[in-house]
Amino acid sequence: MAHLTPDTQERPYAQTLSRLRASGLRPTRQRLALGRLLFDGGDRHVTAEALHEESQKAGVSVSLATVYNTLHQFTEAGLLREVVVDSSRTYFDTNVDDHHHFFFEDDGRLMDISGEEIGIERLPSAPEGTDISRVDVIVRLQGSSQGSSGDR
Amino acid sequence: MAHLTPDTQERPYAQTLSRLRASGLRPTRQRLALGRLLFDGGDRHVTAEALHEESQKAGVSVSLATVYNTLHQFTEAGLLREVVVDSSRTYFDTNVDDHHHFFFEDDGRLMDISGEEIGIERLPSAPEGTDISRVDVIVRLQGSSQGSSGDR
DNA sequence: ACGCTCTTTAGATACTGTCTAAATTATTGA
DNA sequence: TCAATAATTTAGACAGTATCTAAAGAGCGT
Repeated sequence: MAHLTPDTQERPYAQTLSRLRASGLRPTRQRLALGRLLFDGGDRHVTAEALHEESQKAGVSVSLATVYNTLHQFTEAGLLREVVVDSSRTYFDTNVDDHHHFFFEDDGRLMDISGEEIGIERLPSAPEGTDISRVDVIVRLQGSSQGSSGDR
Repeated sequence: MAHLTPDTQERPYAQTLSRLRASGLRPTRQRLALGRLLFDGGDRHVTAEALHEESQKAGVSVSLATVYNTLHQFTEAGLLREVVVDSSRTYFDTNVDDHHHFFFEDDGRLMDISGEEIGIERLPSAPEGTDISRVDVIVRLQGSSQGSSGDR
């Protein structure tokens, strides 16, 4: 996880910058800011609303439409992955490696399950004329806080 | 026609009726009609909108709000299962046994994968203080029409 | 049939996400 | 550097799914 290069500290946008270039996306103020929030500092699961709020709080003015556009462009470019676990919200995952998810139904949080931690046996073959684009495993959890009473 | 049991032909609501009673839900005209559409004739995957349209076409007047209410009540009663595969629509599955799904991304169709057809190895244990409520496996498919080349 | 309670309903409301057209910004070539 | 071109951002309108409200209707035990 945390192997930040010195670059990340001195030129905070270097990482995002190169990713944008590689994807043919112009490095705009908005994309750089969102990219930094997303990619600096480990794996994250965000919703559009949450990222929008976060950017406001970070003092960067980005419209909600741009947050949606950017998330989709990043996904298209393979920088993000969409995770469908809740029919009312779309989550985007900065971890694009082969992996699965725990979903805390109580508070809507997601947690990665690495690809090695879980295995699928006897996967049926795709029906005639179709190809498997991805296999998602979602482990739904209940009772997120361990204790019954106190929170935190 | 098909191989409906005598019961189903002579007392078409018998099946739904007993399910409703068992769940403590009053057998109203609306619930009986929706139950019949859902449970007579094999496993189905429906959205609220689709079921609403279907009931209109069948000549039964049921409001959309009631369709939503009923689907949720049936789910609560264990008669249906919610399937989350698409962040914009909620699907309800009349098959409540342990099983998984193929999802045809092109046209939004679902197809069951029986519990035996697929297996999960090395399922990680639930994090402290949580319990696994369910494990969903979704096999996403592309290219639904059998032909290879011509689309549409 | 009476009365209590559950159920249904139309319409309002909420919310996530997309679209539009105009303004802004990045890039390219001279 | 500057203007021309093309990509990007934006506010606000719009669309779709789902929930809420409160008032009218229907089932059920007595």
